Amino acid sequence: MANEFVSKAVIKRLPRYYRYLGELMNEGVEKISSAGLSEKMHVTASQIRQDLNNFGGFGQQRYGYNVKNLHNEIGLILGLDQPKNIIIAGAGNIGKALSKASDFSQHGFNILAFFDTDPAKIDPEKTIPVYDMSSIRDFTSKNKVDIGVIAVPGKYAFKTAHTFIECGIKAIWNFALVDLDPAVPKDVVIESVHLSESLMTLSYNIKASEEKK
Amino acid sequence: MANEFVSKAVIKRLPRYYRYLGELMNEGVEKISSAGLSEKMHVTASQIRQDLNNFGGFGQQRYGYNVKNLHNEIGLILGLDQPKNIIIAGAGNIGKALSKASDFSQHGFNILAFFDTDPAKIDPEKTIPVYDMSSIRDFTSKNKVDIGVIAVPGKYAFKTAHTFIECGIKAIWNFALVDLDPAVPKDVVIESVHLSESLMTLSYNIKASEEKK
DNA sequence: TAGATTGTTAATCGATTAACAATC
DNA sequence: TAGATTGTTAATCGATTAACAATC
Repeated sequence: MANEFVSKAVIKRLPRYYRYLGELMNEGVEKISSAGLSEKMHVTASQIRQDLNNFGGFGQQRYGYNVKNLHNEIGLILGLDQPKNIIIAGAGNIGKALSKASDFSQHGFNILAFFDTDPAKIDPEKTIPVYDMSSIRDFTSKNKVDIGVIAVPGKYAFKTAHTFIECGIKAIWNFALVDLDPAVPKDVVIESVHLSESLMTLSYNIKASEEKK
Repeated sequence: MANEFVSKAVIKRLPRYYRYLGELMNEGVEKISSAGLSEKMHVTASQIRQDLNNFGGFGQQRYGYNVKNLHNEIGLILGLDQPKNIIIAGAGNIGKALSKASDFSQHGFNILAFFDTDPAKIDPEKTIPVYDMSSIRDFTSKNKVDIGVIAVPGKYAFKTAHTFIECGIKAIWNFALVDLDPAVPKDVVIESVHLSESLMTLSYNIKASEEKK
């Protein structure tokens, strides 16, 4: 690990490198050059080398990059070696969809429990138990929780975020259409998925594409 | 509408402007200056004026911007005045979650049907019917479909994309962890939501935040 | 060794911010 | 009218691409 601060643009590309290297690994490919990876990923070889060299020199002149080694190194950079415990606020459809996505658990993300306010949804006997929201403090005091997911309706998002923070949760994955960053202490990290905004971007591009004809 | 090509960075900010203006509208705010909006949104006033002026001069010196008018104009830019019909491939959890998100329908996005290959999931009698995947061509020939959603497991993503394209669908909202863009004709627009990558970015930031202490 | 390919510096490109003249 | 605030040009900043010396 070399540099102190790495630009957000670089960070957002790391999981994609990780994915392609994982695929190459599964195909039994042993080594790859930045030019080879460039062709596969449709980014410039220069960008790949620049990005990687934010974290260290993983390649070797003449040889290129060892696929398995680089995959592992990027995993370490992303912190995937440290399993993460997750709780989800909101046992609705989004929450359930997330809990069943197998690719999360494959990378060490373990969903421990749901929390909801709707008594009809509470069921501590499920594989992933659904507890009452009021028991979240008790739960977090007994279990190490790394990530809190906000999958509640928008109007409850801030309240949920504050509950998470009170419980000492330092990372929030937010699916509500609100901007939490300004409302949260500096040592709490937020990653938001704003589905409506993604859909609106698509809508814009539909129009732009039609006009181009 | 002024400029021909507007940068991707600007486009991605439009839905957020739209959202804040909608909120201001609901609060009964009549007008706002770029400085006022800047403070609310935590972006520079300069950026707001630059962004908006890609599409035209919506403001007025001395007065600022009329909230209702600007909200409407951005809606037009995003194409929200034209309702969009959507079908979802994959009646699993993600698909169901999307179908129940009320904020989509509020903005003119109508989900017409699901398509799935699992006989157990097929149910044409539901509010949003679930049809067999094989009937998709028939359906799209009888209904105008603007957006196809890929909510199937990753290994079926490309096949589904090609089916959509064969059916004349020009816009794909992709939730599978694959890169469709290079595999698709130029007149088909893709918007991808890569949840695993979002989660990995969060994981990186957790580590980075801990190291900063 | 010779040459392929990296790591890294330099050049370019694009996006953001600052400044200010235009104007309502 | 005077001055607040836009639209827009100019300056800065950052990210991407190109070039190339280092080296395995």
